[in-house]
Amino acid sequence: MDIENMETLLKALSERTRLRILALLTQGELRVCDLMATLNMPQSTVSRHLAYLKNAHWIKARRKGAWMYYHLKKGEYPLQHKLWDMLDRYLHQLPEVRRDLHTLRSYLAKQLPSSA
Amino acid sequence: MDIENMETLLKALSERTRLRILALLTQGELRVCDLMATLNMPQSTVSRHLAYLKNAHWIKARRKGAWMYYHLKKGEYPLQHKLWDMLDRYLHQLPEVRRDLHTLRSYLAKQLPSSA
DNA sequence: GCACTATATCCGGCTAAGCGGATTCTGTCA
DNA sequence: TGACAGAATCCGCTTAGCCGGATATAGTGC
Repeated sequence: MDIENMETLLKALSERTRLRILALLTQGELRVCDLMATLNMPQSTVSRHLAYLKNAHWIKARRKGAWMYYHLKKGEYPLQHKLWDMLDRYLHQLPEVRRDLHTLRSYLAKQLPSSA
Repeated sequence: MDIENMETLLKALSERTRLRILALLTQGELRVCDLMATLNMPQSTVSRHLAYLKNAHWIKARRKGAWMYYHLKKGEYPLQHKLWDMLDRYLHQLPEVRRDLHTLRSYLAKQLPSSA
């Protein structure tokens, strides 16, 4: 771990859309289209931020058919774990994040019947 | 505290020179010229980063004659305290930061005799 | 007031990074 | 194979942010 790694980790956290995405991913793995629906943002924007988070080692992707599922990645560095705790604890207190989580839940509720 | 405040706090931490400055300020209050000497950077660069950190509520300034002394500011938000702990714990493990602290100490040692 | 020091701010130039529509690529299913 | 869906990447555009020399401002001491 050097200062460059630390900078990379923190730069990824320094943008509000990425913070919102990370907060949503605490609920479990999600597809790009789930995030588009929840954040109400175009596909290119969502994919771009996901790529940024992936390059910064915050998330991982897994392909399932035509979908890509993204999920949080437990990092190698203790620092990353610490930052992670911080995120998990404080992000959920933010009103914007609470709203997003609510939106996600009702979106998922509408999705499930068809896949159940 | 909303997502904008959080973004502001984190953006300030997302640049390596600012991380180095914060690490140096854990040693106590420092003047712009002290930081210039330690970081070996031009005055405008150092002042600019200090202004950025001040606007993001990470540090405060106090004037003493012709000098400005900068020091860390304990923030209002619990999140900021948490981030602070993280910084204080992990920043000092980075080789670049250790080097800076060493440079600062020998610089201060040379300064003290004249002011003692 | 005048020189001098310390710091803040301005400036021009450059790069990073954000945006979202358009295009490309990958996989599905018939 | 062809039509389609999901996602990645490209593109042109715009803004934020970094840099460091130059200039402006604030305080010191004579």
